[in-house]
Amino acid sequence: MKTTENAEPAFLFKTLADPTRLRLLNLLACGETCVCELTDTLRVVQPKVSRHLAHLKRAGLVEARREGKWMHYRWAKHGDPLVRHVLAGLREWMEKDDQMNGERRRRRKVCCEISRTKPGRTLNQ
Amino acid sequence: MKTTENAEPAFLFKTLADPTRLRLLNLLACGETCVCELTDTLRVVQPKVSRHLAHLKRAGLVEARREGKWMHYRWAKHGDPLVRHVLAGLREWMEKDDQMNGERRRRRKVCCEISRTKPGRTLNQ
DNA sequence: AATACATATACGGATTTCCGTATATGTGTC
DNA sequence: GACACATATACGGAAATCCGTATATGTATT
Repeated sequence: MKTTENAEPAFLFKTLADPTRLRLLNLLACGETCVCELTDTLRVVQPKVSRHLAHLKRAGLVEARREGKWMHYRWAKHGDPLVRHVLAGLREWMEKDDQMNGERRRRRKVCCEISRTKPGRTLNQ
Repeated sequence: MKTTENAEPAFLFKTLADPTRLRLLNLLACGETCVCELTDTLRVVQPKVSRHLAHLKRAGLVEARREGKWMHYRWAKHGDPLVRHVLAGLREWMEKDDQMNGERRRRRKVCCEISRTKPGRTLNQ
C-alpha cells in the first residue's frame, strides 16, 4: 500500500472524477451494500461495478466485508483531513441532488426484490 | 458556456485531478498573478501553463484580466456550494503542505526578479 | 508596418482511463 | 468433486488526457 501516493490530493480527485464512482458512493452513503444491489440499482454490468469499487477501495474511500458469497461495501473512515472534508461536502451535495436521490430510492426497492429471490443474504436497514 | 456540464461534480474533480493545476491554484491563492510569474516559478514551459489555466477557467475556478501584454489570473468566486466547499478544503491543505509552501515562497522571489527586468508590469502585493 | 514580447492555440504522439466481454476466483450446496 | 452463484480480474480496443513543439494571436514600441 503506497500511502504516499494515496495522500496526494490529485489522486483523491482522480478517484472522484468519474460519474459511476460518484453514483456508487451515493448508494453506499445509506449504509453497507452488496455488489448485486449496486449492480441492479445502477443498471450497470457487474464487472464495471466491481472495477470501480476496487478503485474506490484502493483510494481508501470504501471498505469491503465478505459474508458468504456476498461482498458488502461501505464508506471507510479516512484519516486524511482533506479527504474527510471533501467527502463531507460531497455527501451534502448528494443529499440535495435529484438524480442521486432517485437512485437511493430505487436502491431500496431493488433491495427488497433481491431479498425475496436470494435467501440467506443479510439485510441491512 | 455549458453550465450543466460544469455543475457536475465529476467535472470539478477532473479539473482538480492534475498536479500542475493544483500547483497553479496554490500560487494563485496568494493573489492575482501573471502567466510569466507562474511559468518561472513552476519551471514549466509556458504553453503548458496556459493550457492548464484555460482548463481552470473553463471550470470556472479562475478568472483572467488583461493588462497590456500581460494576462493576470486569479481565483474566481464560484457560486456552487460544493465547489466553494472543496476549494476551501484545498486551500487549507495547501497552507500546510511543504511543497506548496515552498513554491509560494519561490513565487515571491521570482516576482521580484521579473519586476526588475520587465518594466511596466503592475506589481501585486 | 515592422519588430519584439506575452500569451494562446494547433497538432501529433505517448500515456492513461474506461469499457465490454471473457474468464478466473471464491463460496456454498448437492 | 461437480455445480451454481457472486464477485474479481484479464484482455483488447476506443476514447480521453497530457505533453512538447510549432505556430498563431494580441499588444506595445519604433
